[in-house]
Order: sequence, then C-alpha cells, then structure tokens
Amino acid sequence: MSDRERYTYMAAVMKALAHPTRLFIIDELEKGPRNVSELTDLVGIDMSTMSRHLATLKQVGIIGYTKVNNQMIYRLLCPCVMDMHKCVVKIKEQEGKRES
Amino acid sequence: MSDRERYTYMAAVMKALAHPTRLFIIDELEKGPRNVSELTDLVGIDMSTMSRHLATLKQVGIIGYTKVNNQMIYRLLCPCVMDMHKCVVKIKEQEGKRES
DNA sequence: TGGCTATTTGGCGGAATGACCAAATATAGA
DNA sequence: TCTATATTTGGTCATTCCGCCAAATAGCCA
Repeated sequence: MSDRERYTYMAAVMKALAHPTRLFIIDELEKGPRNVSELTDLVGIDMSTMSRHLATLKQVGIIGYTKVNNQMIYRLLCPCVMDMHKCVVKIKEQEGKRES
Repeated sequence: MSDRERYTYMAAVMKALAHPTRLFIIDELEKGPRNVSELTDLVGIDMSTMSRHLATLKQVGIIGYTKVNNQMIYRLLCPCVMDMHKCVVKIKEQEGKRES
C-alpha cells in the first residue's frame, strides 16, 4: 500500500466520522445494538437520512448489522473509535495554551 | 457544553483531518517545521490550495505558525493527532475479521 | 394475495469542498 | 522606490454532502 493510498484510506475513515450525527450514532451504539428506528427517534431526522448515515459508517467498517425479520440491528464493530474521541478532547483542552 | 455542541465540535476536528493532503501535512510537520513552499513542493499542488489546507488545520488548532520575514513556518501543535492515525490503522486491520 | 412495518433508494435543491488561475498583500534587498 | 519572493485571498467551476419527500423493497401476518 503506497503512502498516497494510505492517506486516502485514512481520510475516508476520518470523513465518515466527520459529522455530528454519525458521532452520536457511535456513542449510542457503544451502549448497545440499535435498530434504525430507535436511532432515528433519538436524533430527530428523517429515517432515510439516518439510513444513509449508517451506510456511510458501515462502508468504512466502523459498524455492522444483523438482519432480524424486517429490522436492521446495527452495532459498533470498532470500539477503538472512542480513542479518537479522547484525542479530540485533548486537542480542545490545549486550545487555550496555544501561542499562535 | 451541550452534547450537540460537543458532537459538532468533534465533527469539525474530524473534518479538518478528512483529506489525504492534510494528513500528509500532519505527518510531515511531525518531522519538523516547514514553510508553505516546502509543503507545496512535496505534495505537488497549487500553493494557493496548500495555503487553504493549512488554514483549515490551523483553524481547529492542530497546527500553528511563526512568521519569519516573508515566510510562514508551520508546525504541529498537537502530536496526539498521531494517535488517531494508529486508531485508523486498527480499523483497517480488523476489516478482514468482520462478520457482516 | 393484501396490508402493515421497517428500511433503503432515487431524486431534488441548497450548501460546502477542493482544485485552479489571477490578483492582492507583505517583506527583504538593490 | 522598484523588484523579487512568499503567501494569502477572490473568483470560478465541477463535485460531493446532507436534508427532505416519494417510491421501491423486504419480511411478517391475516
């Protein structure tokens, strides 16, 4: 894998995380599996929009789903995503200490 | 800070990282300070585009600069960003192990 | 089959992104 | 002051994103 490919891949993962709703989804799935309706109700957006957010996260392998009857039960595949949250918090914390 | 604000802030940081060139910039600045021309030559894009990428990273506090004569010397303010890289690598590693 | 529920997909519109070129700005030096 | 160098900013264009609504799809159950 070339450097260019690696950066492109990483950027795709970051991009998948770069939306408030999708970060919320990750936090919520960290508590346990949820179906699309539950997540939709929690966020308060159109279900079609939620479905697309879920597809975005699924596409890069952060979440997965199990089909149960006519429901899609989504779950977090990569808990390490939470480490990123912590890192972002660090960035914020040091914001005040910057020189320039 | 409300949950909604927190997610919005985090998403903004992720978004700033969500581009191959900007990830490259971070890797490069991790080695040491660089001016705009150096980074531009390394990536091979228009200097104006590079300048905007740098502004994006600066805006969320990941990098900073010092003005020396008519040069802008950029440097990494938040080395912890590298931790995120590691996390993304983890996501990639477990890609093969996924069930669905 | 028909109807009900859950979810995804197609399409549209407005906003943001990222590339380039050209022009503006700032600083050093002749 | 004039010129050269380094950087940013304004403008344009094509593409992508993200919201909604409407329609399609899939799986129960009567």
